[in-house]
Order: sequence, then C-alpha cells, then structure tokens
Amino acid sequence: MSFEHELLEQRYQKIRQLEELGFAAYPRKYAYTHTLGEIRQRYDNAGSEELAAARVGVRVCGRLLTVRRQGKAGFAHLMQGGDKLQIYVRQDAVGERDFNLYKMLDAGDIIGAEGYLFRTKTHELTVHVEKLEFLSKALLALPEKWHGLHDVETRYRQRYLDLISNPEVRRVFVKRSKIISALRRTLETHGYIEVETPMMQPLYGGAIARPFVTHHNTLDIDLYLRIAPELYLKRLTVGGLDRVFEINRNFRNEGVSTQHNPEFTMLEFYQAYSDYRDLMDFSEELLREAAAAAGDGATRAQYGEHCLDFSKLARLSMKEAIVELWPDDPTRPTPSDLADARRVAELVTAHNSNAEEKIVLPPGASLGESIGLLFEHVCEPRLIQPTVVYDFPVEVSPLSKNKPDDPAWVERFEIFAAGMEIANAYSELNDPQEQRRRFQSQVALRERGDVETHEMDEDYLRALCYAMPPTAGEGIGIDRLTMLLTDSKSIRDVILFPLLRPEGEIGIAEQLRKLNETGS
RNA sequence: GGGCGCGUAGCUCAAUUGGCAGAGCAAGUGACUCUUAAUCACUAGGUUGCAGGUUCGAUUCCUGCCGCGCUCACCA
Repeated sequence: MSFEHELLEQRYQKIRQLEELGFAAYPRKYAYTHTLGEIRQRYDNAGSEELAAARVGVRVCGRLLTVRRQGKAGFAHLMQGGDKLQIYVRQDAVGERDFNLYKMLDAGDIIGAEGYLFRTKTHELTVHVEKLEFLSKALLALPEKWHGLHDVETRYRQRYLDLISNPEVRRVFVKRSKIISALRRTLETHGYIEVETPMMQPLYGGAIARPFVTHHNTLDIDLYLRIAPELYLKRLTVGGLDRVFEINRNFRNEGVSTQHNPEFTMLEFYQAYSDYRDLMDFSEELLREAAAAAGDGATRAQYGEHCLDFSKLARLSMKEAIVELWPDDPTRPTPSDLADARRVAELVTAHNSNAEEKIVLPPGASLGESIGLLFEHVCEPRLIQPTVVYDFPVEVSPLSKNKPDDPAWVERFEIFAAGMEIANAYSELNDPQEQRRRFQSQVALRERGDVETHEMDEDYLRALCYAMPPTAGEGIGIDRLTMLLTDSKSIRDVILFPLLRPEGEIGIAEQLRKLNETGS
C-alpha cells in the first residue's frame, strides 16, 4: 500500500471516529456571526482590556491551516476568504468531547468555532473557543505550509490548492473580478446595455483566426465556436441597440503562449453615431476606472520594472509612432518618408541591419503592409506607457472605415501598454457594398487555401442593407489588461483554469472504492 | 509545430567523477494549558516520470516516449 493511500486511510478512519464522538461527518451548515475578515477589520486595533471588558462573542468558521497542540490546550489558525484568525482551544474551556475532536483535526479540515475574542501574551487577536464544530474532512494532505505550492503544473491543474496556499493568487483573481466589475459599471454609466450573442455560430467572423468546430446532433450541422462576437453586436446596432457591450469568451484554435490561451475573455462594445475618436476618450476613462479598481484608487500599476500610469493615454498616429520611436540615429525617417514605397523599403533594411528580430516582408508586400510590419517591430516593444496608436494602413485593417481625406489609411486605433496590445478599435464599416467587396476578397483568399479568412456572411450583409448607423466599436482583452494590472507575466496566471493537456488516470476513485470496502 | 530546460517521498528541495537515495515540512506514537514554520523523543514513508540501452554498478551517461515550463512561429 502506498504511503499516500495510508494517509488517506488514516484520515478516512478519523471520520468514523468523530462520528463516534457524536459529530456529523458532513453537516449541513454553520451559522457564523462574523467572517474572519469582518473580525480582523473591526477588532484588529482593539486592545486586551477593551476585548476583555466587551467579551465579544463570535461564531467563526474556515479551513484549518496550522495546528499547534500542547497537551491539554493548543492553538490553530483558521483561514476564510483570504483572512486568517487564530483560535485557542483548551480542554477546560471546551469540554472533553470537543477537545477530543480538536486532537484529531488535521490541517485542511474545515471547522466552526464559537467563543470570545481576546489577545494572547504576544498580542495576537484570538478566539477563545468554548464550542468546536466539525464541518468537513480533508482526506488529502495540503501542500507544505512554509514553502507553499510551487509546481506550476499542479498550481494550474488543482487551482484550489494554489488558492489555498498562495495568497497572492487569490488577490490576482479578486482584482480580475474588480476590473471586470469596473468596466461593466463604467459602460453602464454611459448608457450601454450588456448582451449575450452566440458562442456557437454557423459562420465565424469578426477576426482573422482559425476556429474550433463542433457539431449539433439534432440539427445535424457543424457549428464554430466564435472567434469574435463582432458581427452579432453590429447587427444589434442595426436593431437600434445604440450602445451595446458583451464580456465573454472567444475561442481561437491557435498556439498557446504566455500571452495566448485558446479561450480568452474579451470586452467588445459598440457605440452608434460615434467614430473612433469618441472611443479614444472613452477608452481612457474605461482603463482609468479599471486601473483604479485594481489599485484601490491608484491609477498607477507596477508591471515588472515599469510603473504604468493609466490616468491618461498618450496618443500617436502610427506614422508619428514610427518617426518618434525610431532609434536616434541617421536612419530615422521623416513623416513624408512613410508615403514613399522605396524609402519604406530602405527603412526595413535599416531596421534589419541593427535589430535581432528581422522583418520578413511577404512577397509583393504593399506599402501599407510594410508600414504595419515596421510599426510592429520598431514601436510595439517600446510602447511601455499606455498609448493609443491611431490611423492604420487599409491593407492591414479589413473591417475599418477609410479616412475621408486619405483612402490608404483607416480610422482605427490600438492601445498598447508594456509592449503588449490590449485594445483594438475602429470606425465600423457600414456600407454593405464595401462590406460585400471585402467578404468577396476574403473568399478569394480562402479559395487559395488560406484557412483563416472570412466566409461570405449574407445574413450580416442583409442586416447592413437595413442601415447601420455610423458606429465605432472596440475590443479590450480582459486577460491581458488583468495581467498588466496584477503584475502577471503569463496569461495563465490570470485565467483560473488555463488549457492544459488532460492529466490521465488519477486513481482517486479506485482508492475511495477500496476505503469503502475495507472501512465499512 | 521548432529550439532550450525541468521531472527524486504527499509538499519544498539535496545527493561529490557513475559507487549504500537524504533533509525539512506533512503523517503515526508519546510528553507538554499562551503557541504561531511551536518544541522534544521515537516511528513509518521511494519502481528517482515511463520504456529501452551502455556499464560490474545508472537519480547521474545515451536513445525514444509522456508531462510541464521558457522561447520562436501563428495570434489578441
């Protein structure tokens, strides 16, 4: 028999033993008077005399973290909701039955304790227990109490253990929730309504990516997990939902990395009768509110070695960004150079002669594609402070409206921070004829074998034919924003259950079955 | 998918040039009525990820596989 199974069996026996003491193995509820957090908040500053005089009675509950037994008395720490509180159990205060329970408790068990608050000799706020209640048994041992759980695979697969033993992990996900809540509140303040559009779509679109495919049995049709909600949300602006947003998952059948998970959370919002400049202003407010929510009011966030200031967004056109962020050397271009295909080709060569990451121009690359690649390589890594970069080449922006004064460029912006793209927005294309042409060219690419292109979405074209108001739309990557605001290096640290390969046989069912046979 | 790295007790980690697989925590027994990584004594706990190979001898060297991490490519 393995040691692990031996532990399991010992602890399983303890369930029978505590039942013999008259405790239920899995009782229904525990009526606590305070959360541990409430007690800490209210009494952390109360002195010994004050507590003794008030004799504050409490019923608290939580998971047992550490137990320190010393004969006929002992201490333990409870944890609940990320807060800890010490309890003091002595036989003459709780009686023999409850003290017998205390003696057989293990770290990880969940208990309730009733008593009064006092301060120990070392001034720690503690519950002097008068009645102990058993609530649930930890049959498996918790990770090591001092070093905690480090194994990255176990942390992701068994996130509950990570949450128990690494307090910082809990803080990250609490912040994530606050960030989403702040975004939602800010959108609602501006008259937005939240909607949910299909995740399973007969045609996928709204982004350039490979989809996951699934199947509906009764209808006998293949469906795609959405790569973006965009085309559905824009249908809603046709329907008169002038300000809509959706916070939900997108699925893209692509590689995983520290910045990519196959399912990820996106905020998308659309605002009718507005253009991309309106969204620049609004984005500033959204990000400021999100940062403040994560930072307890502070709009600065430490990310690695950088202090990111979300109180405002710097703004640069793409052309300005290339000129301004170009290394300070004689090859630096002037704005007019970027209108000249030959000069741009020289700039690519100049960049490649110094840079580690070379730009590889696809055969027959257009001026716009070249500028887009120049921007990615020259500027993206240098965009540390939150920055709006606006006006993109039309060739790299199939869904945006052209600029009225220069059809080579479109009304689009992206927001960067710490070298990472966190938002993408544009004045939405609402001319059905132009939209048909762009679908058509995508279909042509598809026939040449490009699997990531759009299909012709006639239902969407029909919607545009009923007139979509001029509209601006934006997507903000919630996971990446959360990374920035929680100082997380990997997207897996802000997703509770990131995609991993299945683990295979765990064997716990068989072990429990054996216990059931031998233990009864 | 490519490159690099890691995998030793439930957890966190050691193991000299290839020479008897160890420690702390967790666990069991005992002592202890203000401890807090409680302490003290004793006990138990291992197919060194899996499968091969080289060798008198492999945790250590080699090959393949599995899992994870980092990174590149794709992408947000």
